[in-house]
Amino acid sequence: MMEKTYQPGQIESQWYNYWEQQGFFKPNQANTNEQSNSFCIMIPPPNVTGSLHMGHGFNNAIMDALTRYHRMKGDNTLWQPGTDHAGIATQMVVERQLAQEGISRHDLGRDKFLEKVWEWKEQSGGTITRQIRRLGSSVDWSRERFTMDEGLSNAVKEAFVRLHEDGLIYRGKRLVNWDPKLHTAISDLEVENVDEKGNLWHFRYPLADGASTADGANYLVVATTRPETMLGDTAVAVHPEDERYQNLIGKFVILPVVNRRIPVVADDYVDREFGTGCVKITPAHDFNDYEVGKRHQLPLVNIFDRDAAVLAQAQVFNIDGTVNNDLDTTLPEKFAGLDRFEARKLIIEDFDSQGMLEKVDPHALKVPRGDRSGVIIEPWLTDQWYVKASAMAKPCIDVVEEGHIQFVPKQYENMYFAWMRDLQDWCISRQLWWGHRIPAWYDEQGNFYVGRDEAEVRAKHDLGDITLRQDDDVLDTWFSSALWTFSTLGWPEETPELKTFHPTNVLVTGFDIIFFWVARMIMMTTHFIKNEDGTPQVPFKYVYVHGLVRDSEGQKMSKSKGNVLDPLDIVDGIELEHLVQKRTTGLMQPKMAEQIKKKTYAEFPEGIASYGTDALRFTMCSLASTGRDIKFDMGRVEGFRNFCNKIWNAARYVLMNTEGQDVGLENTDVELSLADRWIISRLQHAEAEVARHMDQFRFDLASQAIYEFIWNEYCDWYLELSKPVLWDDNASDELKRGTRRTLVRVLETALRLAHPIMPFITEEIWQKVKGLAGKSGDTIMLQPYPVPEESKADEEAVQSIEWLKSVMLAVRNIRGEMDIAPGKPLPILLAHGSDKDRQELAKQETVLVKLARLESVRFLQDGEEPPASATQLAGQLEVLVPMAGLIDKAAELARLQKEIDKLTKEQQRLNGKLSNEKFVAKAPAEVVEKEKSKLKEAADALSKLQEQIARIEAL
RNA sequence: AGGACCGUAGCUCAGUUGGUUAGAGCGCCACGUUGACAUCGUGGAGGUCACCAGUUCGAAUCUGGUCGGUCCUACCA
Repeated sequence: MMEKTYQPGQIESQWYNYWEQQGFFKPNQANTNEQSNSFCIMIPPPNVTGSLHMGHGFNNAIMDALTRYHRMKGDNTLWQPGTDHAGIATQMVVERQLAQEGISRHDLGRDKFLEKVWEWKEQSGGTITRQIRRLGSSVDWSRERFTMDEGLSNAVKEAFVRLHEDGLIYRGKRLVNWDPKLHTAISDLEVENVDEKGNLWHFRYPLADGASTADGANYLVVATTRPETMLGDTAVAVHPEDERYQNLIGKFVILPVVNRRIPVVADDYVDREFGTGCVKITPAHDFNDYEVGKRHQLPLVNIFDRDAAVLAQAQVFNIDGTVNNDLDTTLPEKFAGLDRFEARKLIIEDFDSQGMLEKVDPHALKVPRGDRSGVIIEPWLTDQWYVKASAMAKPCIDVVEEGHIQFVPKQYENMYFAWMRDLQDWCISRQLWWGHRIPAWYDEQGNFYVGRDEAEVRAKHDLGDITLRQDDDVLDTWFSSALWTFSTLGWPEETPELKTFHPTNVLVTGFDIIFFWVARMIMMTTHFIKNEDGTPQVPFKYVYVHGLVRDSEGQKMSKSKGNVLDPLDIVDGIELEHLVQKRTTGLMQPKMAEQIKKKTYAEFPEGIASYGTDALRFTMCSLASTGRDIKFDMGRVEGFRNFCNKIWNAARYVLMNTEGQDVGLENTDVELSLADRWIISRLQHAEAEVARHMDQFRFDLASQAIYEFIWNEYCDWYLELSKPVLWDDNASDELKRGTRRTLVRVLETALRLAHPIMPFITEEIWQKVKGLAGKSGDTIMLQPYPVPEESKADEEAVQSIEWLKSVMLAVRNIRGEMDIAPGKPLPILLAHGSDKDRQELAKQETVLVKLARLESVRFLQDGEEPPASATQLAGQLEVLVPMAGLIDKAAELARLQKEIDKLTKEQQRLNGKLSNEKFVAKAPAEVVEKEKSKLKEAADALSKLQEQIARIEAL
């Protein structure tokens, strides 16, 4: 016996274990055959030591819906899971743990530290995969991968070596985004430009050699937001056409504080309108200045160490990276070792005390901050490894332009093209320990050799047994992620998996990661993987781009705001106190705790109820409309939890009426009622709709179609229509058999239809009804997905049931508005009916009487004067409920008047339209006809209602 | 500065190529438990589709502009 309400908790984990143990998630399951298409999704690998957030919940709901849909359709389906080593993030966590014991990674040394990281990975690495299981994701765990697995590490080495051989990886001394806290370079993408308030300091730089400006001053004024970098200035730039400074171009100024002679150069990078029109040029500490330096062959003066503190001695390079021995490297002693912001203060003081500080203006600026560390990024001159990305862009653009990869929604292609067309080289080396070590070795002279391992390098370059040292750096995490779709399938080996499943079909990901990941996957794949005809292969055919999951107020969910929701807390429920505790522990700013507590109390006064995975997944799918951000609404979850309960109870009803009874399995002599034929017809329609929407990635519309079919058609109407048959002692066995059979088979099909979105409840019920529906099998997840059959569409039945519904609606409306008890049997009369109406009544009178709770129903005879009645129109048909003792005259008049007002407006609108000659002349004939018939209907209805109102008034 | 997206019921959102009486869920109001479900049923109220102009016989839908919101990219010495 089924529980009276759906209890998801008891059911979900049980089925998941069963599916996993039976190996149902693996490719090539029962339903597939030789001709099957392959279907493959690679999971975007979450951080191995991370935990689930709402984005994962959303992501997984979509991917699993797609995976289960295609598996049921008979495709050879693989959804492959895995995790990412997440270089910086993971290393930071472990370093923080060490810091609590008062040790740094340097105290431990590289090997010991890495042991610690691996320990942490083993210890916490299972969390996220356990959580993914809880979401019902049907991934093939036997093929789970980790970006630092041996196989993937080999792929990384191979890719690096090949790219180097192809001249697409190089090492160079360049300005990079340096994180002075984490002591590593990061890529452009890892820098966030934050709006902050700052100042624009105006400094006087004295002119050398007695020169003076047009208005007679013996100095230039430069404006800067970063005074401290002036120690590294090697020029002052003005605009080539700036009249104010024409005579100074090619002259020199004396750089204050350090007393260096630096030239005044002309460069159209300078904006004449901004500041004073004079720009200090610091090629070693600013990206724009670096470019100016290149154009004017200026030396680079590096003044910072890796902490962004001032060096005792500057390091001076020529623009090509070679050491410059001409320039004095002395820096004023008092700055040595000072942090960049301390140095700034001192410099400003210096200028000020010498009367060289002209003015200070407040100035809003974008400050580059590391997305992990949050500290201000310093452009810094270092040796790094780069991928020559610009040389790889062409095929990446082509494959999208030619439609081999399609973005959904399409507008993201523009963003992608824009980025690809202006691609900067990608700095791939990181000064971290946790990651793939760069496969390059140095000899003692500093020459480097790239190879798969040390032995290969020695052999290839005939190095004998000279001392070699491997590069200390590791690769950007995204380098390994970029190989994800094919490295996980065995590349560089030519494995059967690679052949079968690559290119994969769909990548499901957030827009925020298009550049980080999507673009780079396309870059690597088109370079390394070729189709049989030699053209570049793509990593996936579709990119489904979704938005961010935000909280109910549209705020980004973040730990610091204390508004994060754990999807599993929605699945399992959580007590208020526990939720508050989760949200307030480990805060960066503990003082926020009180505020977070208050907000949480206000939003979830009762904590969060347990809604179950299916309700959560259904919510995610129905919120998944075209690529925009999602405001997460707990009300929706509740609504869909109720939907689960609705399905559950519909199943209870079906089982009560079919279990142990003749459902037409042996005796196939059945008669289908109009209702049976109708629901079967509607089912075909729903199947077509759902498939159409699934194929177009419209999970919101697919889930809506499922919801409407099950609730509004199957439950609201069909189950009700089945009652008069099943409870009618006079109904024939054939008819009852037909109804029972339809009841259970439509349910069984609807379960399959819904399974990709709600896997658990559908499995649980399916197991109970499969036999009754004449199905066998170990699981619903390997049953065929429903396919609509044209032959089952039944227009006649649809029209009949529509007729029945409209008459019932008319009766219900009168009952509702006239406050007549739902159970009170009514004697109703029908008037103005067509032959069709008479036929329908003849066919469906029994059902109508029972469902509408009628005492009687009949047509008025010709010439028969109707009694005083409440009236409602059902199309042309007039439904009369005699008033005797039931109906209040005033109320009925008001009700009729309301109808009349509505119709009058409609009539006026239509009249206006049809009396417009242009409309009649220009609109397509069918549209005109449609409007004409609408007008006629409105006029007919109006006259009937007016007659009626006159009759009532006369009482 | 360039670009993208958004503005539809109190709230969260649908509305495919212009032709509906503009829809759903939640919330709201009223009524209702005899046999699947109160996590329910029935009925109802609620919208100048941000604003302005244009194209069109016809605009929530197309075009241009205004206002408001979100985001991305670049840059601001």
